[in-house]
Formats: sequence, structure tokens, C-alpha cells
Amino acid sequence: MTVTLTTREAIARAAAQLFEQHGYTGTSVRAVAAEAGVDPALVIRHFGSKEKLFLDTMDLEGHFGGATLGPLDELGERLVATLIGPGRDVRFSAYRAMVRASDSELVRARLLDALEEMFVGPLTPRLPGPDAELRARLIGAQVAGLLDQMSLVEDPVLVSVDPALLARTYGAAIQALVDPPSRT
Amino acid sequence: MTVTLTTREAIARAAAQLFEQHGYTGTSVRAVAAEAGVDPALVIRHFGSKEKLFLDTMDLEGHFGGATLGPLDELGERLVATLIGPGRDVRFSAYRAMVRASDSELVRARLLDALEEMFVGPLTPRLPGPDAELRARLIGAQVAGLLDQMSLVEDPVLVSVDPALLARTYGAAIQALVDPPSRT
DNA sequence: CAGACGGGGTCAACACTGTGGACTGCCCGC
DNA sequence: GCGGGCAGTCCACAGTGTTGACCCCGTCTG
Repeated sequence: MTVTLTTREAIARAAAQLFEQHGYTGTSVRAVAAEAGVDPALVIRHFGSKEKLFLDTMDLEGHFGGATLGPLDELGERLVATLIGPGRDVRFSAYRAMVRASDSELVRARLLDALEEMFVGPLTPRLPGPDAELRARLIGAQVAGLLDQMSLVEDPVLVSVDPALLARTYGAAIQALVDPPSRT
Repeated sequence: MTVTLTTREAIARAAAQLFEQHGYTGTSVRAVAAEAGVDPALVIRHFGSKEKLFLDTMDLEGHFGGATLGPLDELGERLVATLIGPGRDVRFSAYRAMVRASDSELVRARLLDALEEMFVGPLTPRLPGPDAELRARLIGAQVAGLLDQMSLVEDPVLVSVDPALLARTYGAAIQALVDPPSRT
């Protein structure tokens, strides 16, 4: 199967690999073309622009989907465990590439969509207490922050700390937004 | 005063403005040179490279310094209020530019330094309970996440929500890492 | 006082980027 | 058989960061 690749697929595949590996600015259209064994002008012809190629290629939802499922108690800890669990490298690379390319209006919109689809949508109706939507968005912010420090900034302590401890600690902070605020 | 600017200062000033306004990739060396009324080759001569110019120009510590001062109770809320309080645009721009330029190893290192100097250093010795350093770093992650969503992704709900409510809500989540974990 | 020196400034060029236009070759419906 | 469309190729353009050769002028030295 997939004995022969349509050239469009070949380009997309090469692009996905290079973008994840070297980021948006770090991979040139010509490099993608070379990797796919194709003329540089052809990749533009097929995808319209480097930016569109990037958007067609990277998708966050595929890597992060369904992270907010399951019961609400201990959701924080489970969420973190899922993020930093098996396959974290792919997730981290995708996120990193997207964030660093967020100069582009389209990329920014995609990040916003992903936030909406992965956190605001599924979580807002489930969170008990007031300001559910705001809290859902802030949970998204917490996740983004963790990804920032682990994937983008590469905080050496965070990347090497015991994942269970990390999940427990940061999970508690997330849980503070999952549970209804205690009116003191 | 400052009747005449040394050309180096003029370049740095133009660079700071353009970098904050249009980001790293969005501002060309030639644009900086034009804004400073100077030959493009000269800015490289003075600063070595565009990357070094960027690093010499942007500093996070100046914009974010001293955000973790004050008593520990309600530090979370105060921290958020400081971040999104007066002058937030400058802070947001600086952070955005740095993160989007974090392809560069040097920029990445600078972000790590800033985290260290602004959160890990001042907070670790003050946090009660176990894993103080880890928790300090995670507080940094929370801050990064908020900046991400507000400045980089520009979540329309977060940027327009009542700042006091935002500070209270997200502050509570940060406070969960400031206070010693409740061993349940 | 002459002359070497050095640093700020200018110009032209290099290698590279993303992209567009003109062109060729091939397959498919009439 | 033939014309239209489409995949693929080639070349060119404008813009990028950066470099080297050059120049000018003030300063220190013999």
C-alpha cells in the first residue's frame, strides 16, 4: 500500500517532517521540494504559499484531541499526565512550530481555534460554578504555559523531573480552575 | 538633552521600536537602518548580527521585574494584576517578540534566564512546603501561559474580560502553587 | 610636523529566501 | 485526430542577512 505517492502527498509529508524538525522559518520551500524530489515552484503551485502549506500540514487537534475527557475530579492531574505522557515529542514539536509561526494571522487564528475546540467547547458546559467559560480558557492558558516551558523554552528542570510529581503538582493548580471557586 | 544621538543609540532605538511593533522576522535590518537613517551594513557592523541586535535591544527583566514582591498570601492575584495592569502593551509586545524569535538558541537562553531571574530565584527560597523550586518554575509556566493567550494568541475573551475578575480567577490557580500543597 | 593607525561610514556584491510567469509535455473528452 | 486542461520545469524578480573592499577623518607617535 501507498506504493506510489501522489506528488502532493509527497510534498505534504516532507513538509510535515521538516516543519516539525526545524520550525517554520527554519525550513525553506526549496528544502521541502528537495526532500520530496520536486521542483520548488511546484510546491507553491500545489499549496498556494508556504504559509498555506504549513497550515495544511500541521494540525494540533490531531495531536492533542480528547485530552479533557473523563471525570472532573482529578482532571487536572490526568490532563498533565496526558500532555507529558507517551508521544510527547510529536505534541511538543507541533505546538512549538505553531507558536513560533504565530506571526502569521492565519496561524494565530488556528491556535485560537484549537483552544476553542479542545478546551472552551468541551469544558465550558461541564465546569460547575460561575464563569465557566473564563475558567475553561484559563485552563487552556495553563496548558499553553506548561508546553511553553517544556517545549519552547526547554526548562531543564521541568523536562527531567519525575512526570508523576509534575502531573500531581501542576495538576493541582489546574484543578483549582476545574473545581468551583471557593468564595472566601 | 539627548540632542544628538550616537548612531549606535539611534540604531538601538529604531530596532527596539520596530521589533516590538512587527516582531523579529517582521522587521528587516534594512528597515531598522532606514528608520535610523543609516546604512544597512552599519547596523551589522555595530551589533554583529541581527540576532545580537535583537538581544541587545529587547529585555524582559526591565518590563517584568519585581512582579513577585510582597507578601505571599494573595501573591497570585497581585501577580496577575501586575501583568495585565498599566503598561501591559509594552510587556505583551516584548514577550511576544521574544517567544516568536525563540527559534534562536540565544533567544531561548534569554527566556530561560528571565524565568530563572524573575521567578525561580526570588520565589524558591520563599515558598513554604516541598518542591519549592519546581513550584516556582510552574508559576513561571502559568504566567507564560497567560501571556501566551492574551498577547500571542489574543484570545478575545481574555483581553476584554474585567481585569479584576481575571486577576481573582487566575490568581487563585497561581495561589494553589504558592501555598504548600494540601496532602490529601 | 609628517605619517601611520584605527574606527565610523559607504557601496557593491554574495548566497539565499518566497513567489510568479512563461513554457513544455501529457492525458482525456469530443 | 484534436483541443483543453493540468502537472511539471525553468528562469527571473524582489527582498533577506551578511561580508569585503574602500574611504574619510581624528589621534597618537616618531
